[in-house]
Amino acid sequence: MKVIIAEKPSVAREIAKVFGAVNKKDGYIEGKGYTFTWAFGHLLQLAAPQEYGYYGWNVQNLPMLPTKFKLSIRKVKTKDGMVDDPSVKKQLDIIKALFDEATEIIVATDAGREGELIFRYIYYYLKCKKPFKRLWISSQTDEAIKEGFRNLKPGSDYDTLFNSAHCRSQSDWLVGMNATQALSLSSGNRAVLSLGRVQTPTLAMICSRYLENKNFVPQTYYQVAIQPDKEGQAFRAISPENYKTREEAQAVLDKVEDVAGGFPAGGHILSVEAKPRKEPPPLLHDLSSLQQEANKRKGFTADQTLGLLQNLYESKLVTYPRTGSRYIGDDVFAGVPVLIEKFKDHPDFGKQATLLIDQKLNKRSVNAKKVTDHHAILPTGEMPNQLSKDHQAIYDMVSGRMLEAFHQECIKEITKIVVQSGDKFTASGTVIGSAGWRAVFNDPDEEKKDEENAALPKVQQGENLPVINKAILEKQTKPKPLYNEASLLKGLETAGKEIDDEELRYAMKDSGLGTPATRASIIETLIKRTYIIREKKNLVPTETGLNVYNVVKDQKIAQAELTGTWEKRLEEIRSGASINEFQEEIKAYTRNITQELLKVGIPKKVIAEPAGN
DNA sequence: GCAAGGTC
Repeated sequence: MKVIIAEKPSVAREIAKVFGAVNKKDGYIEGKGYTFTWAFGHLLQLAAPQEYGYYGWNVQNLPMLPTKFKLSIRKVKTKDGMVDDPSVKKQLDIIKALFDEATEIIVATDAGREGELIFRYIYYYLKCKKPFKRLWISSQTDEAIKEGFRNLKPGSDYDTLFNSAHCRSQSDWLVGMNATQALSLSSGNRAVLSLGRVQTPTLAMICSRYLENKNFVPQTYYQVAIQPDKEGQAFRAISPENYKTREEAQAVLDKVEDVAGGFPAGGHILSVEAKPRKEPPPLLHDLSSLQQEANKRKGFTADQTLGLLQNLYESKLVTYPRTGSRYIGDDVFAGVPVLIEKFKDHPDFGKQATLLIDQKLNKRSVNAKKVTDHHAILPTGEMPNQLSKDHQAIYDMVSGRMLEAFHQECIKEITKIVVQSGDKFTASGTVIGSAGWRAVFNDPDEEKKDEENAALPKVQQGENLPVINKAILEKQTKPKPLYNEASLLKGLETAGKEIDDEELRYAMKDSGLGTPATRASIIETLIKRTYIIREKKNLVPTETGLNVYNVVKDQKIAQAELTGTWEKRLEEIRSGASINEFQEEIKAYTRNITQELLKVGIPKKVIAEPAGN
């Protein structure tokens, strides 16, 4: 009997379907001489410190450097503390029984570092010795699965990938556990002050933005606006310069030849320029972009959106949610017309879906090379009934985005009019010529600046118009806004893009900080520690958060670069470099940061209070 | 009591 193990039930079901296996059992599917089983993500984790004999939180234990790491069953929190997750224990027992029967194992966990780790941890924990082969596919269509099975790889081909994954895991444990205990202990052990490779740079981003925003000194500047009128249709034109003083602006204002000043037609049209601009449709959603949109449209937190999306996925209404790709391959694209057709009677999108059926679809989101372990989020074509309001909102964002992504470009006409009245003034306006993809949601165009006119009257060069109004506008420079969940998610994705070191920047280019699957929980962790709070839509540090930031802000652990350095080394390990050197460096760093943090500490008040304004 | 990673 051959046993196929997938990372999650949905993938095991897909593969079983391709084989025509239909015999559903508790925790696996059987048929055609194969057995298809699954994990639920990581079933095993590196064991907690006490399992190596480091009892309690104690300076004498630090740094904790286990000579050999142990694995333990994933835990859940109960009223009696942390216990083995019973559903995980049960599934592990099922896997063990199947592995015991197996002649060969086929590893079908996701094609990536963590997918490899998920399987290997199970395999080694169960002390399994059976031979295994690796299925390596990046698309789960029937054809891709069949092709993958014709091309199974020797399991040992991925030993170095496992090494890099295990190093990642151990390094996070060593640095995180030790730094957390060290800072908590040196601060009086009154609260858990956690630190980690991802959470601490994230906290640092929030704090430094908060301080920058709070300490920002606004500068006042002045502009002059005039209002020419074309046969009853007035529009606004602005001085192209910003003036530092009111006097400078006043001088410009005084020269304006307005009606009140005795000029019946003192606005001379110097030029009119109209340029079309094509705006391509947005890409399909990945988890992060959907979380950002749901935060902007509905105020959902990243965690809420992930939860709602997971429910939709479990109801088979949308494809796999924790994806980091905004593209689909040609195989999935082939099914898109059928998918679009399903929305032709939709109350909001029906008209656009019907329109799209007869159109050539835009292929901007189709690129197999940019599909990583999972493709972009799509509706499955399964039609929902009776969704809750929030589920419906998320479902509509997924399906609406699909219609947008395959729609035509939006064509805008951008008009610029230069008017002379004393000095020169410019008026600009944007008119949508052909809505294209923008017809799906019909949202107001967020790019538009507040000085812009929606539509400008038709005027000709050489015309002289009455200027019916003029004014000095007093404005202030604005600081960068505080982070909210949407902008923070974006910031985490792009973290590392400004690193000076080219190699580190390259190592982080596809990852940023955290992963799509973990970013929501990183934000929740910072809130749980009372490092940050939600204030309206913003994420604002507390006193505790700022204290922690002040202690660590110049340490490596607070920099996104740390992830870059690790990623670079982990990639070298994947391509065959020795793990010993990296492990020794991590241990040295762990000793170092532990010692530093034991020295400093946060003297008083660790109970959170919202930071003052 | 603690990391980051994955998922029901």
